[in-house]
Amino acid sequence: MASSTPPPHYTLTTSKPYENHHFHHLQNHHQRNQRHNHPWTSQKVSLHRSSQTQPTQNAAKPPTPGPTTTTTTAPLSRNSNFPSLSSSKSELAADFSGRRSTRFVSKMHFGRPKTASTSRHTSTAEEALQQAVRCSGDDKCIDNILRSFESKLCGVDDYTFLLRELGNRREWSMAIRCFEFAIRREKRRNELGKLASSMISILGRLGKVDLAKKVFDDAVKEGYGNTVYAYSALISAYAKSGYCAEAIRVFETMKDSGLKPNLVTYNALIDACGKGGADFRRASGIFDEMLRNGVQPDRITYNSLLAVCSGAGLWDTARSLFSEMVYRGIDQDIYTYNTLLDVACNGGHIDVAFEIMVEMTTKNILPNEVTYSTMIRGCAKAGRLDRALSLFNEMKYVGIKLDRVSYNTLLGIYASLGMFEEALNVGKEMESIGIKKDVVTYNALLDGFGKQGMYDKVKELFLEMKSEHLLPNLLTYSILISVYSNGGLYWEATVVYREFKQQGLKADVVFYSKLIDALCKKGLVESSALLLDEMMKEGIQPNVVTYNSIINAFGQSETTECAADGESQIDHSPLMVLEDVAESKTEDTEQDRIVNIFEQLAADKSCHATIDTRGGQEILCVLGIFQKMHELNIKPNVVTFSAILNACSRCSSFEEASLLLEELRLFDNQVYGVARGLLMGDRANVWVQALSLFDDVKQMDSSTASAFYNALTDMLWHFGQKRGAQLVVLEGKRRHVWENTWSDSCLDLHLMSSGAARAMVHAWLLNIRSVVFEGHELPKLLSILTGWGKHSKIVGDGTLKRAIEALLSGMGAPFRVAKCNIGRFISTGAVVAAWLRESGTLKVLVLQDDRTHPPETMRIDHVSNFQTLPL
DNA sequence: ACTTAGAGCT
Repeated sequence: MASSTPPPHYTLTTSKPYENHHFHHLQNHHQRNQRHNHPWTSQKVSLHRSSQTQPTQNAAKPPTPGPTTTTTTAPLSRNSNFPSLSSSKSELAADFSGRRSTRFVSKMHFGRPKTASTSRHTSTAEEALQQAVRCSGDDKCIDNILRSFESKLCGVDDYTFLLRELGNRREWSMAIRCFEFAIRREKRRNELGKLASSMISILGRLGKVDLAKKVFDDAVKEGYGNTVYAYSALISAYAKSGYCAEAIRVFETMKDSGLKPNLVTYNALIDACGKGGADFRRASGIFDEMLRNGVQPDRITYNSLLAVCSGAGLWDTARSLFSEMVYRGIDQDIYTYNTLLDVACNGGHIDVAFEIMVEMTTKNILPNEVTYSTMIRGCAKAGRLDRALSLFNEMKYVGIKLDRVSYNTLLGIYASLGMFEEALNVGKEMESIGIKKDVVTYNALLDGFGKQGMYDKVKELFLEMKSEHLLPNLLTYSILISVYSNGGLYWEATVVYREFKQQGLKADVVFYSKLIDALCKKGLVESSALLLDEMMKEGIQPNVVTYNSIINAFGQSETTECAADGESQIDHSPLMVLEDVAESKTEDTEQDRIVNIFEQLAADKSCHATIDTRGGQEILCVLGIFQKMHELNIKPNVVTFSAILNACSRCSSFEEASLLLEELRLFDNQVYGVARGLLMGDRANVWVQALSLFDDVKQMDSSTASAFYNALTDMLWHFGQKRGAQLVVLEGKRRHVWENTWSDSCLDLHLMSSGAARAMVHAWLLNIRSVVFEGHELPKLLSILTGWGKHSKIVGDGTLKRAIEALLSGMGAPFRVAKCNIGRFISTGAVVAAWLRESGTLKVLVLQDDRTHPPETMRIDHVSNFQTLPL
């Protein structure tokens, strides 16, 4: 059976110093190659419209802080030798700054077998511990126990043992009492220092970073806290709570006070970058610094760097790091592999992930429950439920016990798919083996039921979790509020929001983004703008996800918001509303503004004005959003590009679309070049760049990639570039962007946008036609699947089906809706073959570009200006 | 005495 705690693999680093020169040579070579493969990446223009003085490829990067990372002449500088790791390739990934819910959950020291050399406590300490855990909840009790054992407890080792074990049992307040008891009885500074750094570490693991800081400050004040151990522990404590900036500040303070950071300090700091969602360059800079200071990285250093890649979605960087590790002779361990798998899965490279899993097994690093739940999540994310489930079976088969996370992962998959019976059964199974449902379990259920609009079930579950004495967390409230907003149940949303505030919880960027997205999806752009403003007032920086949601809202407003107080607002363009809000007088600071927004929505719900008063002004609102993104230096990602392309598809005029495309140009010249080239019918010249762009997109996870193809095709189709649309779709098919969509008997369109699907239908029928004309027989039954619309990223219910229905009947294609499945069009092979043989059929199948929007017109309008701008 | 992996946003 695979052990969850394999024996440590000691690093060989120190005994295998590598050759710097060789190493550098390799990296430079590597870098040059990458540049060569991506000629366009060096043409990126500045993100700042005003400053065209910085046309370098780094202009789009946020400035890297600190003197250590900017000008590096040191021989080992990662900055000058590793830019290929972070900057040349995955521009499309940008910073998702993704965070994990586990970031506050500390991994305790449970089950870590203490080796004989490390267990220096006495059996008296164990006895004291037994008594202490028995009086859980009564803090004073620990004092009595300690007093009764005092004479027999043997020095600091016994006390640190007690602290650690109390920490493992989450008894932080008992641990603090124990700590205070111990320091009162200790005089030696060194021993006091041990107690303090242990205590800081324990509080850090429990997410009690403020308490950790207090212990640290007191220890410094009393003269025993100024040690590298205490500092490292504090840095780690901030890391575990996701406070990267704080961790770095502590690090600076440490250096100022004359202490020399050691390997552990640097490792903790790099870890802070990963957990705090920092740029890879930040971590990379720290790595440089440690090398410059003669501290050799070890396995944990690399594992932590890999974790940074995981957060930033840098699959290629992760691979390079892994090779670098091998090159330096640093052994990999289960952490290395699990983290690498995480990056692979996040990037949608599920097949590579399976290969890696085999590789680790051959190296005798056996997959554990973490490996499996990582892989399972990856499969589910890639839409491969079958593989996910077979991994669960495999897990049972090889004797790895499912733990809390594994169960929650499985339950979450079912819940997210609306398979509630299965989800609830998983819940029962986990409880049957003694794992109680926790907040994560309930969050998954609430989200799943909520997404299906089962509000009664949501209410019931929320009550149930409270009756189980589970404390709802930020995510719970975020889910509930978004679910209710999505359903238009603003009154319920208000109630939940009030409760959330009452609990003293503070919203974060994910909370706001989710809510903004919910409102955007309902076409409530103005309310979203209010929320955006509110979050910034709260000091929470919106990120690219936040902005993508707002861009997505462009042109999607189905209902116009009513003016709140009947008067002036009707005349306001959304842009003006944005400005108004920014300067708004805060008369009622007492009232929560989010509550205001909800109450307004709840009151307005009944009065849907059907006339869209925005007209062409909405474009100004969206342009304003882009302006803000530039100002805040928020890097767009591939989702942003898809959103812009989709917005173009919703434009009624070419001119509007040109304004949006101009924004695309300012963001990314490569994507712009391809989109514009294809739109102009300039396929011959732009196709090489298009292929290179598609290579980059393929790095993304499958749904992100297909969304991009969908968006690009839709835009081309919308503006009559149907052959270009078809070319893109076929390229997507060739690259398996939409899974297996195509056979002689069946065309599955359910993951495609309507433009992509239509272009695909033409291509498929042409293909079938050539089968017929080659003299082969068609399958008995032919079917075209459109699904129900719920999988599609941009198409609402039934839109795809209607589009295909219209297309087929327009062509006179003899397909009919299947009786048993309204998402399927069917026909018999014989009937279709007869139709394909008709003389007029070929003409309707071959796509022609629609010249209602001749490219000439466009060249006059805007495009000529684009070309004269300096790049 | 201090350090590393899996469950939340488009």
